[in-house]
Amino acid sequence: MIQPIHKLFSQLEPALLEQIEKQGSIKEIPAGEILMRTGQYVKSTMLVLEGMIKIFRENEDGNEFLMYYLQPGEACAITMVCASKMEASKVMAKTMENTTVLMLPIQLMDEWMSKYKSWYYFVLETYRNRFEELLVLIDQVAFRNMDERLMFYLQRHAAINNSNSIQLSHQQIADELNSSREVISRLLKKMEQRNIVSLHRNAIELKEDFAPTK
Amino acid sequence: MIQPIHKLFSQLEPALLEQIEKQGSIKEIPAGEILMRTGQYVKSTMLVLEGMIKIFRENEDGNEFLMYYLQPGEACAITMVCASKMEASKVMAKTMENTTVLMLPIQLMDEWMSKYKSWYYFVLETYRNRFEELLVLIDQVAFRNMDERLMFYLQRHAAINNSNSIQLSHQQIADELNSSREVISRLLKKMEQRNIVSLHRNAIELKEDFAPTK
DNA sequence: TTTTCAGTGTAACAATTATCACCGTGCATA
DNA sequence: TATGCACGGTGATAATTGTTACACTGAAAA
Repeated sequence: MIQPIHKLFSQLEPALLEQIEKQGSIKEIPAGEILMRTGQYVKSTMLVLEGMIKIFRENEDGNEFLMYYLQPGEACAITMVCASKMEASKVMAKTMENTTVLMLPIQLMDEWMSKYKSWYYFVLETYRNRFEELLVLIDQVAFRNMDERLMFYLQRHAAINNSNSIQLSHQQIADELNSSREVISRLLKKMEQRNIVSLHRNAIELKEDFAPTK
Repeated sequence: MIQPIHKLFSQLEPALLEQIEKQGSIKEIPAGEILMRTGQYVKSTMLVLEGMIKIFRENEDGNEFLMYYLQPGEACAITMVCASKMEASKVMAKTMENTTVLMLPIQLMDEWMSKYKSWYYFVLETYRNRFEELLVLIDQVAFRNMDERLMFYLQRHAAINNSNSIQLSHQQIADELNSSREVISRLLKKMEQRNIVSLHRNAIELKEDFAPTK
C-alpha cells in the first residue's frame, strides 16, 4: 500500500507537491531490475514512493559492493548531481523489492530550485544525507576489520527491514562487503559460537541482545 | 601572488562576483592550522583563493586519513551542506600551505541560490566534484591493495603540486593511507627496485615514465 | 665537535583475509 | 524417486598487511 506523496514528503510546500503530482510520472519497477548502470547518462531524477533501491558499485568481477539503500520518502542524490550536468553515472542502482518511483525531468529541478524554498532545502538535505552515508562507508572500509563490518552490515540490514531475520545467502553478503563466501561463513560461525546470531539456510537470525536499537 | 576573484571563479556572473567582493571577508591562514574540527558547528562556507586545504578524517590514533584537497577556485562542499542545517562537521580541515580564503555567512548561500543561477550551478558542481572524489576514495580503500593505493597517492600528490618530487616522510604517507611506516617503506623500496621511484631523505622522486599525465 | 633525534631500512613474527579443494545437506524439478 | 545444484562447513595454504625490535644515517642543535 503506497503512501500519498504529501505524507512521504511532508516537508515540501503544498504548491510544490501539486506541481510534483502534475508533472511527475509514476513508474512501477519489479524487484531485481537495474535502474541505472555505470557510464549511463542521467536524464531525470527520482523520488522513491514505495519499495527499496540499492545503490552500489560493481567491481571487476561483477560483485555488487553496497553503498546504501534508498527508501520511500528519499530521493536519488546521484541523479540530482549528475542530471543537472548531463554527467555519466559512476554507480549502479537496482530495485530490491517491487518499487514505485516518481520520475522528474531535470529541467524541473532547476526551475523549482529558485521557485520553492522547500525544494531547495530538500535537495540540500538529500545531498547531506548521502554525503554522510558515504562517510560512514569510508569509515567502515578504511578503519574496520571484516568482523566489525559484518556486524555493522547485519545490524543495518535488520534495521532497514525492521526484522532480526536476515534473509540472505553468505555469498550475497560477501559480494556486498567485497569479501569471499568462505570468509563470511567463518566469521558468521564465530558469531554463532559467541551467541550473537543463529544460522539457518538462507537466513541469519540476529539475537535480541544484538539487534539494532530503534 | 593571489589571483583576482573574477579569474578564479570566472563561471560566476558579474553581479554575483560584486556581491561576493562586498559581503565576503578575506581571511589569511598560516600553514598547518586546523580550520575545522570533528564535531564542530559550521557557521559559514568558504571559497579558496590561494594555498591548499586538506580535508581528512581523524582515526582513533589521531592519524590524518586523507580524503581530498581543496585548491584555489574551489569551495568547501562540507560547509555548504552542513552550514545550511547547522550540523556538526564529521571531518577535519587543515591548511597545507599559507592559505587565503573568502568566508561567506551561510544566509547568503540561501539568498544567492534563488537569485543567481550561476551560484546555483556552482554549488551543484561543487557537490558533484566532492561526491566523485569520495567515490574514487571508496574505490581505493574497498578494491585496491596498499601498493596500488600508494602508487595512486604518489601520482595524485605529484599532479596537485605539479612536481615529481614528493616531499613527505614515509610516516606522513602511512598516516594519510591509514597504514604503518614500515609497510610504506617496504612498498617504496620495491618501487625503487622496479625503477618507479628514487628515494631520498624526506623526498620521493617519481620517475618520468610514471609521472601523472597532464 | 659532539650529541640528539627524526627518518629510514629490514628481519622476524603475528594477524587478517583470500584462495583452493572438497564434502555434506536439503530443496526443487525432471 | 532420482538428480542436479545452490548453499554452507571446514581444513590447508598463500598473500597481504600490521607489529615489534633494532640498527644505521644525516642533519640540526648544543
